[in-house]
Amino acid sequence: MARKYIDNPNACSLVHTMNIIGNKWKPIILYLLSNGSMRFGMLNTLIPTISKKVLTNQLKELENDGLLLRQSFAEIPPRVEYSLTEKAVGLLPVLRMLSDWANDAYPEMDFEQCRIVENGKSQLTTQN
Amino acid sequence: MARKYIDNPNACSLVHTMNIIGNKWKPIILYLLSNGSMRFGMLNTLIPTISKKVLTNQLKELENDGLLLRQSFAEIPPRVEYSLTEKAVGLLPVLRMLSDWANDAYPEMDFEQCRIVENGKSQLTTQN
DNA sequence: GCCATTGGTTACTTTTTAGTTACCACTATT
DNA sequence: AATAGTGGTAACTAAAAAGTAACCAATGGC
Repeated sequence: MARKYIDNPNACSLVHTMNIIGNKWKPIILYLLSNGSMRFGMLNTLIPTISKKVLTNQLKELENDGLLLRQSFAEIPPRVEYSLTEKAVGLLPVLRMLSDWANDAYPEMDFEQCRIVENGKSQLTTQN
Repeated sequence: MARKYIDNPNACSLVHTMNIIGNKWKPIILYLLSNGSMRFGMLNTLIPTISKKVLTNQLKELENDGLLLRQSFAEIPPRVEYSLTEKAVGLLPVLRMLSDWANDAYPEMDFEQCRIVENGKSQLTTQN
């Protein structure tokens, strides 16, 4: 009788973390906010290949998971600022390690610039 | 004239790491192999909700990215053992941090058992 | 001679995720 | 009076990922 679940606590919390941040855009959103709050439009400029719809969506999910604070100002034109919560700040050293690991494990690669392309992968622009 | 790429080295290596391990199954596969090599069937037993097709696929991608070593033995029935490469071993502390973060950030949750369900999210079995 | 076993593959369908385009509200500027 | 600027939303389409079921090859055991 096969089990239908994973019964390892470390594996489960790992799975949980990946459910929250383990996709194409979220780590980079968190990383970009690590130096302070930022407006929606600025995020969209710094991640030029994301669509507004998807950016909105990712920001909403991060907010729901308690990683982002959204502040909307009653101005015209509207201004909305996103910033990291304490939870998210606790994740920054881990994001740093993830990025360090890539530099370490793939020393032949040049990570100066990259393009996040359609199929969910990224392209280093120096590889063109 | 908007840029069409991300020109931050830390962001790019982060994106690269997430391209390699940032999905539903890969971190858990790596975690399960952290104590030594394991056969295909055992992985499939320990991750009961993954399909053979997807498991095969994930293992292939991890092998291509240099994280797994695949050893096939000429026996009948066939035996194939998967183990971590040095690259992947370097990732283990990071995986540990990712799992620690979840325990820390969501102390109210019980990560004893979980089920990875259809829509890409996980369910804690104690929440049923 | 038939069945079980392992580690897949193939073809097909379903689900999920992402992209596109058009639109809105409100004000300031030209 | 038209236009630009911001932070979205809605409806629709396309693409990617995942699931399902059937099949295979070779040997050992019954």
